[in-house]
Amino acid sequence: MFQVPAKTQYAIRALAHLARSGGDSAARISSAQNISVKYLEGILNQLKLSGIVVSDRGRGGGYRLSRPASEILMIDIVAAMEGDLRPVECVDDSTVCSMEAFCMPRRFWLGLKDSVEGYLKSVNLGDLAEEPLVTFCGTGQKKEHDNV
Amino acid sequence: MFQVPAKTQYAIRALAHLARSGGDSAARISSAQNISVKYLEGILNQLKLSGIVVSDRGRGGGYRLSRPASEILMIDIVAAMEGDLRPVECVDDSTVCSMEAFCMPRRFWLGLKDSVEGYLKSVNLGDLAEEPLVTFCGTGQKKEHDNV
DNA sequence: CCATATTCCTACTATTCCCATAGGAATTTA
DNA sequence: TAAATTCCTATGGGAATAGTAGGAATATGG
Repeated sequence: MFQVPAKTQYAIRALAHLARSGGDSAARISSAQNISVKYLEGILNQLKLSGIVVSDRGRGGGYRLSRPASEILMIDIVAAMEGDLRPVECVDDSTVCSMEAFCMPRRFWLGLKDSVEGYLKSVNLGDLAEEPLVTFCGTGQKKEHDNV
Repeated sequence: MFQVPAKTQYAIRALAHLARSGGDSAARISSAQNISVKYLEGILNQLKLSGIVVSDRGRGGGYRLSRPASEILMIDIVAAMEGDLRPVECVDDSTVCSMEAFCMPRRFWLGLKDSVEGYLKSVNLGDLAEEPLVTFCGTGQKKEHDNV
């Protein structure tokens, strides 16, 4: 389990960029962060639907955070990109299995979920964005893009 | 991130079965746990290569745990099936990125990794196997198999 | 010694998910 | 009205996942 998808990593970098710049267009985020423009557009749109960013269309438009970076928890970002954390189906759908309460595997997975959620709630975007260095590190990118 | 693959869930169920039965053949584990026989064979072989189970070939053979269930940590099982935990590339390969020490995203992912590893080290197979009910729950299985 | 039960090995396939790419429509502003 | 921008939909290649299939190698019990 548990490779973080490129999409989520891009989202975090794009949001850190917005936190530091105060707002920017997809094209400029793309070239600053070395992420394919078209792919990034979809990511930003997804973040918008989740209420994490707001956008202005047309010339001079772009994206901004919808609230202070310190109020955006890392778990909000992960949830926006990937939906709720669910290591196995039955953790949030008890109808999958009739044994709910007494099922030890389920309790085990539930504990794992709690552990991860706890961590992701303990860090916010401001923590990441205030650092002097927010690099390309940790993207899983294999090659350079043209960002055209 | 972080759906647990069926393979890992099967491995855990198979091992819990072995812990409770004291040893069994792939065919019997398969029918008891409702896992496709041929697929299970591959899983058990992988667990053998990692030293978690031992096997006896030929008639009357089968698989057994290589050590007491209480000495098999859940992280051993996960590592056997999926390799080391690595949410993003750079967490264990600092050459991916030149910023290592000061890269905030990297520190963030590293913290997540520690959190998950800590949990997986805190639970052992005995904890799961000693429970009265170890069911099919949490497999992501969509349909029944024939287990022929 | 031989039928049978078992692990072990290799190759194949179907499906799903991931990571984009592509083209253009809609919108806003200078 | 041209340019910059978001927004929408469709397509495709590659990798991983989940499983199938067939049979070789090995050991045991009768």
